[in-house]
Amino acid sequence: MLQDIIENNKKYQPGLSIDCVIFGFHDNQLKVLLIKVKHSKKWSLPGGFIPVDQDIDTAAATILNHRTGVEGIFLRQFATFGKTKRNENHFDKETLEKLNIPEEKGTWFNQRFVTIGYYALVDFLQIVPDSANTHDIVEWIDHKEVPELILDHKEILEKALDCLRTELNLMPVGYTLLPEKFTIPELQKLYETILDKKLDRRNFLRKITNIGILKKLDEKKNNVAHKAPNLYSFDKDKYEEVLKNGLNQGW
Amino acid sequence: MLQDIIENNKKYQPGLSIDCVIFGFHDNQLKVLLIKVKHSKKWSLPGGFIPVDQDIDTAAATILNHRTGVEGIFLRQFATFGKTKRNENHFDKETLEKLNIPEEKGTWFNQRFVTIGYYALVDFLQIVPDSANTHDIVEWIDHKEVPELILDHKEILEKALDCLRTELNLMPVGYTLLPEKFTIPELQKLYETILDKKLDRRNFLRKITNIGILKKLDEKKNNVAHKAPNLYSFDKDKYEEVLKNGLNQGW
DNA sequence: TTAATATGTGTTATTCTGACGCAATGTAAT
DNA sequence: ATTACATTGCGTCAGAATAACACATATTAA
Repeated sequence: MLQDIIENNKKYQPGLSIDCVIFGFHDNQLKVLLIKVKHSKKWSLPGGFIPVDQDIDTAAATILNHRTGVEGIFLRQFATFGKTKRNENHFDKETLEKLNIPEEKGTWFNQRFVTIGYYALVDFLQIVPDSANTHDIVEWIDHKEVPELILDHKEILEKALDCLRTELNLMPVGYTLLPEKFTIPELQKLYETILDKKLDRRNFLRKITNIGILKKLDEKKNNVAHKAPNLYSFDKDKYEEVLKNGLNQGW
Repeated sequence: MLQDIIENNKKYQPGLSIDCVIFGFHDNQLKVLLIKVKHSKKWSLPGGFIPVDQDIDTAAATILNHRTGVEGIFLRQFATFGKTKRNENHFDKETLEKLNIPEEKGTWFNQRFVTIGYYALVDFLQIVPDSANTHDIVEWIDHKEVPELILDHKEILEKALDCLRTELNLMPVGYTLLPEKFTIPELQKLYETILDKKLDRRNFLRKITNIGILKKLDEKKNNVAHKAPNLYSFDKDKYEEVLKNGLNQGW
């Protein structure tokens, strides 16, 4: 990819990039898929550039697919970042040398990049970080333990989480984050983790079932400590309908 | 501006622009500030390009200020648009000739442009469309009577309105759209116009006053038909507080 | 067998919402 | 002047939604 860009500047939209905040849920933790590029000490959000002949939404889906292997996943553009100094000194002389980028080609990287942020909600278990494939280290990291990131990626991540929290009040969330069959307590943990606050079990159950997007299965989760909780799945039709119409009208 | 870009490509971020949806409220109508460029039959959203040494938010504020003369106004980035063909054929050979742009310079305009959408809420009465100043025709147009627009500007406008409607449920709106003193019925009309639906007078009053952002003034509106309504103003401190914390928690 | 933990279901008081009644104020028509 | 009409201000009431909490059940660990 990098090599392609160095050799074929013209194929990519100049000064513009995409960064993806890929959320997963596992072990009651909200995880973020981060990568560490060769020669870099800091982690970063998976991102990429935009072919001039590709819609930006398509480019984002491509990047997501490239990193996770999944397709057709929930992906949402949430904000665009363009502070003048956001990528200043990122590709300095030393870095360019390390990466074997000739200096005259390096100017392409040294312009100010505006980056479009997308966040994705994926099923943790379906994604196996495949470091070998991309020559980068790819890892799921608990969002509470995200280390220092390059550039303004921490700010981008925070903003994504912020948007996700807001969206939680406007639409149902979980379909793409949980496995097909799940329990109400699991769903509640997801909500609690995203919102970073405790919710009342009984009130949560009532509210979430009232939305009408859940199907109670005639099946209990097994191999669990304590009382076996019932399994549920999403009623996809109803789910899509609510996604379209929103949850609370407000006015 | 156009001349500056033609001569100094390098000063501007290539392939990237900003478009502003400027909302105002007057005569019980939600108005949008539109412009018509010389040589164009279609109207368009006021927009501009991004100096490489300017934050995108700053660039948006500059564009807004350039068109309206106002500063420090509510301005929010809401989405970024980047379909491949969105500005295809916009600066075709004929147009370039009309605008006196040499063909080799015209290539700058013919790349795919990604545009960042901002919407602004301004006090209608404070803005006098000044066509003379910009050589373009600038006009307030009722959002229900917006004619055909260039490129995907209609889509951008729709999306802005959509976001505004959603935001209405998350935060108070009106501070920058109404004059300092206003009546509850006026505020209600604003809400009804944005949402495009009727609200119950009495329930609206209860709900809006419960938010705690209004100050009832010891003054009535005069020169009105029928019973004179009371005047209110926003309690700016409380307003800002609610803006920060949001309206409905939901969960 | 008992303690501890987590799930499933129900209750109650309070608040919020939607739908509507009615008196007060001011304009316009007769 | 009197009446009809439109608009505002304030209030009521039933039903829905919400927050806080009680109790029974299932399962494991001591």
